[in-house]
Amino acid sequence: MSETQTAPRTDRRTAILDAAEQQFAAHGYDGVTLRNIAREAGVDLALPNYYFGPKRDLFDAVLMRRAEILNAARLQQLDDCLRTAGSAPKVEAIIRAFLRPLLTGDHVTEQGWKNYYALIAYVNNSPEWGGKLMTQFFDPVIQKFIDALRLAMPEVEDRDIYWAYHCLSGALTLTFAQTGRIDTLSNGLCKSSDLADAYEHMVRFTTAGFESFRAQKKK
Amino acid sequence: MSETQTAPRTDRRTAILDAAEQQFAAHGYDGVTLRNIAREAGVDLALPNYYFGPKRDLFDAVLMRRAEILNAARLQQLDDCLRTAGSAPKVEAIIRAFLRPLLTGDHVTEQGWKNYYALIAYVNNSPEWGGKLMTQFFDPVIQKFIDALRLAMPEVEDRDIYWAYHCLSGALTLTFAQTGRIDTLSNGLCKSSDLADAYEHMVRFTTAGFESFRAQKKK
DNA sequence: AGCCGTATTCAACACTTGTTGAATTTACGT
DNA sequence: ACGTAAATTCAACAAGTGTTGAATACGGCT
Repeated sequence: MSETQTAPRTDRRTAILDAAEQQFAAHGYDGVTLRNIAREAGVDLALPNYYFGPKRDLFDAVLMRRAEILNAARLQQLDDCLRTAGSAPKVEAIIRAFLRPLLTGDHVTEQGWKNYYALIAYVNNSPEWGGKLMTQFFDPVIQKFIDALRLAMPEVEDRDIYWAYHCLSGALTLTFAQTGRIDTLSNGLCKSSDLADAYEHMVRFTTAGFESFRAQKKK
Repeated sequence: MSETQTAPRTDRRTAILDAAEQQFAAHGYDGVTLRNIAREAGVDLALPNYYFGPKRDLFDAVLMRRAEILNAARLQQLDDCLRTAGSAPKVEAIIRAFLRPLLTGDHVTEQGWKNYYALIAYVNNSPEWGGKLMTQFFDPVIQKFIDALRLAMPEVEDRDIYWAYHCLSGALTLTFAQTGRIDTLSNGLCKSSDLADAYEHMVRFTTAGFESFRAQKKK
């Protein structure tokens, strides 16, 4: 009763972005048609093309919109963490700075952000775009986190740090995907929609994972 | 010079499965056309439908083909692990039984298996099928691994075990995706195609992650 | 009011999609 | 060699695809 009319008539542009975000997240790039997006956004078929050009450019626009917000929030958290910790930051603090802007706070309850996260999961696991797009949008920030981790555990080899980050990134990506798989697997004990719960468990799990590389190399 | 003729004329059926596997893994379900698959398999457009019925059934057939092989290998490893360890299995041994059949051995060098893994990554992160398909194909086996983990760390709550498995599954999924992201991120130090290397790092990381839940609940 | 640039609609284009039924070829037991 | 069922090809269908140019409506300016 409020959905159809709440976006009165102004800013069809963001209505298109929202609809595209939701559709792309749910069905992937090729699983979505422009007619689909237009219908969901309540606009004419030709309008997406008018604003964003071809379909592929619309997809990029959706990705870019929130990427900058996330990057800024993450950098802010990392700066705070490094400033208070000086030259010896704790691994757990860095991981929290990495995950907190994504999984805690008011915005995670908004459906738009959940859609965006699912879209990120889709992109990150797609061999077609996973490499290029994620690198393009997020790697500069991630490199700073890697640097911080190196500072936190200087005795650990770079290779181990990168593989550990790989594990962290995978766990985060699956959390984003929101497939509801852990719900059925755990018989309802865990809810994939409960990002705060996921946050606490991921912090604990991945912190221990990183720390484990402090010991000597091979068994 | 050998590709076009090596599959002489017999078993067009598996040629179609192979081509579909590779194409679906590379571009997703909707990103692939039957004409694409037929051309890649070197068969007529109508043949996939003749053998497998509609497109969706072909997709399921591709998924099913290797799922049973993996499930059998995993159960075998888990049985060995539990038999030698008696009633007190070690977490690391269980995780190795979980990952070894996937990431080590001769078959991982075959392109067919790599394609299948990428396809699994695609399915597992797709909100559309992630829940249902993975549950259908792999959950019975995974439940047995969860049981073994419960046996290995009886003082840990079920919720923590499921979330930890979630992290393990995410790391594995990203490994399967083979996006080459860790390659560029690490400047070539790590290779996403080196599954043996990924195996060792994942075992260490996730074992520590599971063990971390042995301590008291909250900080 | 009248004008003009922007926003929006409409209709249609050329092309690709999955699927199918009829026609043709192949393989094989008799 | 013949006949039969399976395997394979061919051609075509109806439906849906992204994109676009012309036509219309809108909103703010003098």
